[in-house]
Amino acid sequence: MNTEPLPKQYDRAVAEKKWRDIWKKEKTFQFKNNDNTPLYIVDTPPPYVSADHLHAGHIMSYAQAEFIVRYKRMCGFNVFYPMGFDDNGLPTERFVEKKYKIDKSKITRSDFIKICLKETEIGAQTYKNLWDSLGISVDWTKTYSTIGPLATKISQWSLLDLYKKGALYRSEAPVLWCPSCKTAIAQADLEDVEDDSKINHIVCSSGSEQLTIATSRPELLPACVALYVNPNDKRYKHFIGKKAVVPLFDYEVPILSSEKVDIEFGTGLMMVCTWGDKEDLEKWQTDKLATRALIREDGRLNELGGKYQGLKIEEARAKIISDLQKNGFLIKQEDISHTLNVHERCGVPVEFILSKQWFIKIADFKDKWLEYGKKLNWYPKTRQQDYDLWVNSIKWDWCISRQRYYGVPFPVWYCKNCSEPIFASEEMLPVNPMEDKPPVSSCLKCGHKEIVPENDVMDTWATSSVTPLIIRELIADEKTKIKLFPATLRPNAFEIIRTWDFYTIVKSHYHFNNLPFRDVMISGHGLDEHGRKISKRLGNYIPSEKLLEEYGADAIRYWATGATLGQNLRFNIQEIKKGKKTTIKLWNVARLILMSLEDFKLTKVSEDLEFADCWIVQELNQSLKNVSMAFDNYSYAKAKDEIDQLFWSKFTDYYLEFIKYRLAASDNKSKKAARYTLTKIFLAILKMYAPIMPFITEELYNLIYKNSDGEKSIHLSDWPTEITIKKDKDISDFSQAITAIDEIRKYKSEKGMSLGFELEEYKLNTPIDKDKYGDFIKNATKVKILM
RNA sequence: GGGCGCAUAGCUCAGUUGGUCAGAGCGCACGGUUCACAUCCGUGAGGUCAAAGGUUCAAGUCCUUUUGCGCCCACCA
Repeated sequence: MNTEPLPKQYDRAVAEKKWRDIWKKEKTFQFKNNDNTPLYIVDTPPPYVSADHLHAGHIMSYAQAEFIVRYKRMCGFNVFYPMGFDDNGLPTERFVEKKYKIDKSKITRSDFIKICLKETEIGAQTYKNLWDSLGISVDWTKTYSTIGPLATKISQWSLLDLYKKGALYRSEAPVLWCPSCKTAIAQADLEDVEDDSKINHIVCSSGSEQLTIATSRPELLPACVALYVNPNDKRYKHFIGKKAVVPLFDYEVPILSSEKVDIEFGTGLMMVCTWGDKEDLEKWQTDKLATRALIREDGRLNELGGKYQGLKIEEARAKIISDLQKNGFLIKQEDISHTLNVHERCGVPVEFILSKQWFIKIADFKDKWLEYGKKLNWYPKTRQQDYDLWVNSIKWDWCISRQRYYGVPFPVWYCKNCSEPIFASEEMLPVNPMEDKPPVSSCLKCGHKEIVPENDVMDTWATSSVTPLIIRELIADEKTKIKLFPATLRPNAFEIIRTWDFYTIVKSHYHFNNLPFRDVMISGHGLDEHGRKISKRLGNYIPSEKLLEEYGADAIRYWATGATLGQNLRFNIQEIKKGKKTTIKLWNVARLILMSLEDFKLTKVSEDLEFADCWIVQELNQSLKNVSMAFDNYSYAKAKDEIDQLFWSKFTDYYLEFIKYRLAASDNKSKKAARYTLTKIFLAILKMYAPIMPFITEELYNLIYKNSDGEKSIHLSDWPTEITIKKDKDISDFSQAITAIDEIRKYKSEKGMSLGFELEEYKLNTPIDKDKYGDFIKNATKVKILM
């Protein structure tokens, strides 16, 4: 045991840098293949590298999973903690387009991909630097990129396997389409947005009579294929089966009936188009309506739009309204507020467009998905509802093809003649059909020789949904690899339950009939101090580098520990300061300990413990139990509270004050027992704080305990166990002694005396066993005579 | 419109199965400390636990209703 005195101040910046370097050099957190140790596998969310403004929220979300990782490592698990970077897909493309002001029609596909790759490298490095500063104990020799060859290979294999199993199909159908990103998207990519709009009342004629339709989307008039009325609506009953003329466009559409038309809504007359919304789609399918597809892939009107052809949706709307008005068709406008489905990546309202896409079957197996959801361990339990709610609201199969550039290519070619898909063989993966040769020279179905590649790329989630498979491929050893699936823990924020978690479950089901992970730990978001979302636009955040520089990793991690599972956490500078104070306090306790140790040697003897010693041991044992239980349930916030209480209130405020007189005494049994207890308890406290504040605890462990505890890193040392003591001392009434000490402290405080002031005599009101605790109380409070 | 969550001291939040739960930290006031403490310690003030009703011997803690906030879903004619 080291007993060199410590410098007066803890140099946080130096210590954190030192330990980062040592951990790196010593490969402290590197995964070791080991047959005997139980595994703990973390399937960490690969961050989108397209974030150039890292803040407390980013720190929080990754620190939270890391508390658990460090705890599990100390508990003896062989922790597998790789890190990925999600660098493919739409988010990255949009980021690059925006940053470099790129018009994708004026750049080649390969040039664009080059810029994306370059940008993702920068982004990955930014994240890596942050995680490194934070002390995220990832095994940096085990990383992957979702655009890299490994992820590409696994994602492509996944599709081949799904196709074999009949879960993947290609079909031409109306799909959700983002006119801004110019690609098909999936239902999970939708977001709701409140929108103020107008309902336009438009007259049209049916024979000699006039009808009024109400629509918020008059630009879809040239796509109108039918009008619907409720069969019970007396006003319109006689129109059923007749025809109406579409104003401005002068063509006839049938008037049909449907119970689903709300008599009260609008004018009670519904205009059905190709395809304005889900209702249109449904009517089109069930009633086999004509098709008048109007919206082009770029969100402009096609030739059906007549003189409005080529206009953007909003432009066409304005122009058509104005023309309706001019011609006397528009009789009224009403303000309405409704929710629009927009694409979550760009906020642009989505359209339905007829298109040929690849789909994974999900809509018909809701029961299956719900069953898996039930089998998962959700932390917190209540977040399972988010999952269930999503599954129940699924309407369509998962569209996984994207008409974009920067993503994993489909391992598919087509026969130019009969469109038969030709899949790559497994040995060919990873494959890029746009560059690589197809596995056959002619179509197996029709014998045609012209084979063309698939140009689409996969939905970014098509790759993310196989991360549990990707991470196990990072290990070469076959025997170990097989044990790395399913993962133990999937930590992620609640908004990607319906995407990342759900899709991963779907894939895992099709591939292995198994859950992809055992536990899901759901975190919330970091908010600003007022509870608002942190955003670049609002500028309501301190950049992460600045935070780290000013307060240090331990202090910020301390704040992040405060989040309740599944709940958002407000930024709170006071908590960060409290964290910093905790590191300083730990440092000072270490100084006190080392000052009083001199040539003391830690022994295993514990028979001479006194009442106060037994008391703090008992408190420690109780806290230890609570802390372990909290960590086991992923309740790091509760764990932190518990350790704080033990350390600040019980250990420093009471115990250290209780034993100062014994430490100052000349060498004797009592001093030895105090030193023994002091060092034992402090070691346990350091270890309990270690998952939360890895730097200060590592520093002090190495300064004091390295030789006696026997590990080169506290993070590789064992989680503390209960301290056993001989049961010859009954301390069940020790709280009375504490009450008595409180009473004397209060007396001194009220009299304006210092707590160290020596009182000649004091008349105690608290009833205590004077024979038992009298001497202790007198010594601990500096009272000569206790009455 | 449907579902879920939240509402506890000035601020940020803890409060397992109903009975020392009315708490912590920060902030504030007063005092003391500088031989562990870029401080720290002690003491203190502050809340009818959103509102109303109910169940119970007993309710922040269970039930009903109301209000406010947040999230998700639906309606988009």
